Amino acid sequence: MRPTIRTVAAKAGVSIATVSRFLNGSAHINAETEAKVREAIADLGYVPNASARGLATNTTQTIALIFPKLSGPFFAELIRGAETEAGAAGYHLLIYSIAGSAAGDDDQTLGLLTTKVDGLILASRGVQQNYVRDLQRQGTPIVLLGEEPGEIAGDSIRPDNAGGARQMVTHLLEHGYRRIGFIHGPETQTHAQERLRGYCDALHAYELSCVPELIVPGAFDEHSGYTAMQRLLHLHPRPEAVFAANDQMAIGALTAVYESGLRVPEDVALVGFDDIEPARYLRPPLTTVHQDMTGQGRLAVQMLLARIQGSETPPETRVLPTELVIRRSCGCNAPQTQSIEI
Amino acid sequence: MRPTIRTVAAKAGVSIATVSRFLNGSAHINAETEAKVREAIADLGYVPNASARGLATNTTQTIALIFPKLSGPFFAELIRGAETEAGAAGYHLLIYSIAGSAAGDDDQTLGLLTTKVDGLILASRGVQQNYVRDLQRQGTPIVLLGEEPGEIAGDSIRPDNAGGARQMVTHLLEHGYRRIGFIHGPETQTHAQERLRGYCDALHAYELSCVPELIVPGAFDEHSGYTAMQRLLHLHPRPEAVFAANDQMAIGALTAVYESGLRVPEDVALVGFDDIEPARYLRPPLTTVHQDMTGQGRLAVQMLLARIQGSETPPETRVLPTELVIRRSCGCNAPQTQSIEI
DNA sequence: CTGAAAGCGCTTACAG
DNA sequence: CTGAAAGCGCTTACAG
Repeated sequence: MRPTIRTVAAKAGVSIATVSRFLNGSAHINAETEAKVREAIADLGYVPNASARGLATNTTQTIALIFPKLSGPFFAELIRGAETEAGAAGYHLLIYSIAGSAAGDDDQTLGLLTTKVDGLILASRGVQQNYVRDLQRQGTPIVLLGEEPGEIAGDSIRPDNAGGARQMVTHLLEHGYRRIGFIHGPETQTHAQERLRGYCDALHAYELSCVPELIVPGAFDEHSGYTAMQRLLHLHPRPEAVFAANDQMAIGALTAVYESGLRVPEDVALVGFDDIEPARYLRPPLTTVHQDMTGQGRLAVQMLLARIQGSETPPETRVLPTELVIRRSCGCNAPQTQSIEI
Repeated sequence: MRPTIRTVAAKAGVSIATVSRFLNGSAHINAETEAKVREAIADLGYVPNASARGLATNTTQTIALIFPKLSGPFFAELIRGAETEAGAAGYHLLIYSIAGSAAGDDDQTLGLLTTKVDGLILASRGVQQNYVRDLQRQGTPIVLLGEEPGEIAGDSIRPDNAGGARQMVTHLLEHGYRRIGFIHGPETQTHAQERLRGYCDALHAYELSCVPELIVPGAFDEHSGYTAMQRLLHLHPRPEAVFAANDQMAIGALTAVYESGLRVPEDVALVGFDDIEPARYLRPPLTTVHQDMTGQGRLAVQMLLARIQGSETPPETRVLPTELVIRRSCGCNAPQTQSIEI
């Protein structure tokens, strides 16, 4: 049997209130009694029961990270960042992935989950809006990751999609490319929209216009990047450079270029967005826009904890800067070797 | 205020015991009363409090996955597998990463964590052995992932390292290579040891011996693979093929080959182990041994849940098969294009 | 089939 | 500085 606070109190010859105070440092304790309590705890290997504590304090010291089931491997970084930050604050991290479309079953376990946590980081839109509103009304803090707040009034975090895209396209323009294709993401996703906007903004700044012919749809996956690139390569004249709205599509696009017998970047430059792990291993290594997922995870936890600790400032949305990562697929002469961490 | 079981009972005009029975399906309820309860719950948007339930039942419906802080991105797959399987069984997943070496601080939050879960999957050796034994004595089920049970008598899961390595080296031998180098992992890691064993076994089966000159140490990271390969390339005669004990080292090794002006596989074949995501994007795409991390995560959860549900069969260690993934770095003429999911 | 009541292991006013 | 006691929201024998 696990020892309880009563076992400890008995062994130390004090009341359970004293043990509790020692545990929480919630009141001064006579040095002698403290020593006895400390010893009893150590002897028994006592660990307080989280459920009992949770029930008494209406607090769990854990937060949840909800993400879509089909999220790319770079959610790993998000998790890592969140876990690190939560751990540092003495919180635990519960993760939960939801199917997205057909809620239903999810909804129930998700409901149960929310009573296990003090707050949620929502990195998925798969959650029913009204459900989220319910939670908020009940006072559960929520921060949205990579999504517009929309109807939900709450803190949110997203990368600077438009800014990153603008920077990328400006870089291509500086290379001298003028006919630049864009492989778009799903129209419904804010990320995709914003990246398209950045693309157009950059062109406009050069007094170029954003022509529909050069903008082809994609679905943020490898295969759609492949077919999109095939379409672009059939244009006359061919684009000098192509900007894929994410790296996965850029990978597919790269294959399409090779299969057509052309070379990157000599015949077409090709760049992406996200800086997923494989990007640097491609041939040529992919020039792309880095998003700091770990940083997003950490920041989300920080913002959430502030709310949990009672912050009442108005909802805030933080836009995290992105970073241009120049490799070789844009035509730059970046270091040839695959990078080695020394 | 969140509704409690009392609110529901009052609204439905029944006792809290009846509501509880409805919630748990633990007894037959008159159809009429059931309808009233169901309605009250829906109206109020009632969700049972996990802490209270946990305290009453000494159960949490959540399990923990503990992994090393510095784990590669392929722990993402492990998490994914575990989450899927846990979710399907109505369990939640708590994740926790530990620094490994200097326990201390970790130990405390880890202790608290264990009272939040019904069982643990340990994918890290960073946890103090005696601590784990304590948990086991107290009846907390544990399954070890990727580690030998050692002193801890418990279920465990690991990939067939020796078998996978043997298969890989046999493949190289079938190519006709006879002088095959091995880049070893850290001596202390079972995985590394077993892969070395597989390498030697395969050679022995061809009546070749496992010569120390051809076995160079590495640390499972890119840089050590790089330097190890440099050493191997300076041997006379040069190895015809090199087997790196993991893909990360193979990536470093590949760079070393390029820098020396040689080609893979024409001048040296090069293969790895793990099949991490970048492997297929390398030039040439890396032949390697695939480990099913998702499968390991799922199986771990299955085994753990069986224990939680009271299974008392003797501790079992399951060895998961690996799979040879032939790409081009071994000299095979696998499909040239980067693979596309259609 | 249903209810009253005890109990799970904590925390925290309330007294002293 | 310390203790006795109430209460957090559930579950589950025990009666009926």
